[in-house]
Amino acid sequence: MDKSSTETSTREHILEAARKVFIRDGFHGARMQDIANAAGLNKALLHYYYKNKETLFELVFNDAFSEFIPKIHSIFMGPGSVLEKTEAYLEAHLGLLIKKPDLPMFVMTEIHRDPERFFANFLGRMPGEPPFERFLQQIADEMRDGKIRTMNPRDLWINVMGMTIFPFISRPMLQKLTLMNDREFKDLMLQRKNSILEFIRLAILLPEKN
Amino acid sequence: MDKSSTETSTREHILEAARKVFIRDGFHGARMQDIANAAGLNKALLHYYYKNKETLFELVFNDAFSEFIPKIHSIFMGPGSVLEKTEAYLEAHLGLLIKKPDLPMFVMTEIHRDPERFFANFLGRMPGEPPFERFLQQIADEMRDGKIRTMNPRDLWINVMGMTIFPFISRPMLQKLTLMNDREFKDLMLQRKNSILEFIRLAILLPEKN
DNA sequence: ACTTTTGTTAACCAAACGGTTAAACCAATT
DNA sequence: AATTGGTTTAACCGTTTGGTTAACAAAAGT
Repeated sequence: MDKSSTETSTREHILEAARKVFIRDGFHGARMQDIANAAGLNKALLHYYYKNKETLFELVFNDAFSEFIPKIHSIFMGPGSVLEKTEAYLEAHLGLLIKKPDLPMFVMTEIHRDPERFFANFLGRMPGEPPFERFLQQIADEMRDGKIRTMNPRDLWINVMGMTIFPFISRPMLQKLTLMNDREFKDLMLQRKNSILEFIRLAILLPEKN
Repeated sequence: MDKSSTETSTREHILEAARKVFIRDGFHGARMQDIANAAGLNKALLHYYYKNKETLFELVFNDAFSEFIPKIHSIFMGPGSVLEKTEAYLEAHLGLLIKKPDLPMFVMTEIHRDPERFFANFLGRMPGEPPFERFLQQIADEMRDGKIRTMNPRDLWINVMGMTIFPFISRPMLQKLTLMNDREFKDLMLQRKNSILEFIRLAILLPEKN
């Protein structure tokens, strides 16, 4: 194994270990020693490859959005009706969350700790207009045109996100309350894609005028 | 001011300061010195009145449920249809959350950190059967009787909680995304009680058979 | 072969942290 | 006014934490 490959390998091992520990314990709960242990490496190596705890954290935090942001952007900036986009969002986001169920808690915790970082890293860098504004406008348009029931577009959007994301944030509570194991939780989430979509459809579609 | 009243006063000042700091920063982020500063008292007094950081935290954590639990219990164990109980829940919980918007993030963070504490403090002590099981059964019954649309009762319940609680957990993100200030957020939440109820009603009530 | 560069480690360091102590303070009792 | 006992404080202590250092190991270059 030559040098550059050991380098990248060790680098990545550290980043992976950091990801695991930061996502599990949060920035304040995470310990550099724990990350070193998780990687099976000496603690000094963390500082050899990365400046300090904050930079390591920042990489993990930004990575948490890397899969999500482009997907979301293409869905909402692309073509399709509100209901079609909602379905695509559910498919994409729920699929991602089932793969990485503890991402939302991590993200919310860290945005809560420092909202400015979130703003600086994602909203400042976003191409053009505020990301969801266009979609909210589309919702308003479809309401005006009688395609969907009239309500506050923001409310609709919060409902969709809440139903999608909340179970993952409250997972420990939910599993304790209903004595659900990880397998049962995953199954419940898998069937929710259709369940949520049907729920929304009924709540926003107007009865057909025959 | 006599002695016993200074005692309780100082005790409570400390607890209030601890509440503020723990809810803002979480257990791991909170510093005993910050609590002392917030109370305008010497740090040693925290240990004079309370054993250590953990006991102080535990009081704050348990208090976070003290208003919520009895309300919820009386609503769901009392009489009324699923829709009526849902309305009462929305009224009670949303009202509480508007008063204390940062409670959910605190509670979720700390349950995530130590799910066993939540289990030990609230589920172990609960009177009789698992708290939400009875309500889930009632939902199933009403579905069987054709009063509401058939779906997974757990899904319905997660949807209700998600729509209610999620905006408070994601508040910093939401406010950054939509450039909402605290006043606008509160107004949005105030109108959501009716909005969510209507949303649910449409999603679960069967069309009247005339 | 040997020199240089890169990777890895154990030992160490200063700051921050939760918690303790011993002395000072102060209101009530005598 | 002297004593008492709960209250408050500044100074201190041991441990943990993020981060550094100096020596060592292992490749890479010559």
